[in-house]
Amino acid sequence: MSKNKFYITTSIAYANAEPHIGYALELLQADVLARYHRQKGDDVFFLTGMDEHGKKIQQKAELENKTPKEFVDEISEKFKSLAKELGISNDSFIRTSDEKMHYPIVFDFWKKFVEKEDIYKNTYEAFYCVGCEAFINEKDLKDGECIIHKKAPEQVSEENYFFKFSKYAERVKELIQKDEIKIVPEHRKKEMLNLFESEKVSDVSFSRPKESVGWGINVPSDDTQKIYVWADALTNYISGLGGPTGKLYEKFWPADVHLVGKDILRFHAMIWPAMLLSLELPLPKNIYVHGFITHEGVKMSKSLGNVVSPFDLIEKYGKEAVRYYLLREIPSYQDGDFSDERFKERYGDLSNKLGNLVLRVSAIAEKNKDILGEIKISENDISESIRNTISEYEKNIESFHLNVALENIFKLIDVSDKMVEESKLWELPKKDKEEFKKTTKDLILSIAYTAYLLLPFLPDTSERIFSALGISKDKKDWSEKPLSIKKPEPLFPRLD
RNA sequence: CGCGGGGUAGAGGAGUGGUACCUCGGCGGUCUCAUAAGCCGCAGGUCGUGGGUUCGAUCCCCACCCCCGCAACCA
Repeated sequence: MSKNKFYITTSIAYANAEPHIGYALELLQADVLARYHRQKGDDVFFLTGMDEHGKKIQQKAELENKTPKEFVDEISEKFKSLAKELGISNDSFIRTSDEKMHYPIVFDFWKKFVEKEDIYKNTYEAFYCVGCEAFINEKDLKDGECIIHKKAPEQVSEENYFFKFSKYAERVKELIQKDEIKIVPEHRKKEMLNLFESEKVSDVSFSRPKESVGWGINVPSDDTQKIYVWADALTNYISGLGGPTGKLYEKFWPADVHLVGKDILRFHAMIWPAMLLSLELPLPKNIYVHGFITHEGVKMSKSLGNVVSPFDLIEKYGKEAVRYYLLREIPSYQDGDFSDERFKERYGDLSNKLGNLVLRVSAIAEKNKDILGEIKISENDISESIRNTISEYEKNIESFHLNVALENIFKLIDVSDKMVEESKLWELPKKDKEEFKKTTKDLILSIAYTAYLLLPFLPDTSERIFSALGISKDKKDWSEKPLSIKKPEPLFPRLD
């Protein structure tokens, strides 16, 4: 069997603030998919990174008396440590301020756009509201005044380079329609197709005057202009592979999955494919779109002061529990909610179900190891319930229903618990030694599969279960070595 | 305005033209291997509103009400 390759990316986080629990979710979802494919034996490349240019960062840095570079260096360290604390298995971390990795590819792409005559200079007329410190749409004006600041905006005209999105829009739409770029879930695809119907096929601004945005990559051969976010940030997916001439690119491009938040789908579904068409490069296969997390039903925002820090959560509950909550409780592609109360309820799955099962079965097995003698397990012996769990689980992971895949695993844990109960496993050593051996073996096999399926989600826990059973995570080894079961410390101590 | 999704037990979610289901929570019972965990059972819903199609609708059709998303550089 030839090895498949699997290239997955997260969106790159905008470096204007500390890591957010929503970004933790995106990292985790991507991590599960990456680990799942590695376990299947695929050749995986998992990229994440930071978007570090732009006006907001420039302003933030000024506020803190730092250069933009100093500022983003600090922030990106925090994002890196978040990935580390969450146990994210990314293979690389690209930063758009990386002059060696990223800049040359952006320049390169820009020049190609110019060669294809897909870039042109134009004057951009817009309303600028001093109160908002931003351009505002004509639609958002009421009686010619900004709704928020009740002031007439200034009419500003600005020179920008534009990218001929309109030239490619029809083709991109078709690709989305035919699922050649597959947008998951379906309703997001409909939203995008609908966007093409409206007047949104106009060309997009790809640069800003230097005075307007000073922190960014220069437009080649015009140092009065800086490259604007899309031409800069989206390019990370290829610069992160070392550009279109590198070995990694050759092996991994096109991306199998771009994982993005619903807020930036349109850029990934519209502008990015159009850029690739212009560059004559292959297109990503799938775009998975996740939702946002509310905090007790309320949108998290700095002004409300209800932002949940992923670091605090990890410190309080541990990495594995945080992974479990976010992946289980937040539907992969809808919005979800975080609450402390709910977190504690969910934690019960880990301590009372998973941890308890492993402990009770291994305790009985260890105590009666002379009756059990030398036992081995084999994947050929799997029961109907294990078989069903596996097929449901795989189906759900591959359709980006990660929360449901976790649910599948916990159903299997229930089955095991009932098996202990119904067989009265603890009485069997005295009553029926053969039955005891057989039931224990079945149970251990079921637990081994639980750990196996859990591996992409809770890698450390999975590891601890295997070590309690005395086997490796590699299924091929299972029938080779006899088990050596040792009662572990509780996997997830009660919270209280 | 438009396009899309949705309104099902206290909460969160499945579901089907014909006994309405799962998880969490609540209540009661039970075992004792285990982290006072587990297992069993109970309570609780006129399946948004009003019409229609049908022998029969939560499920199909129509109208309406409400919520949410997209439309807009909020992870």
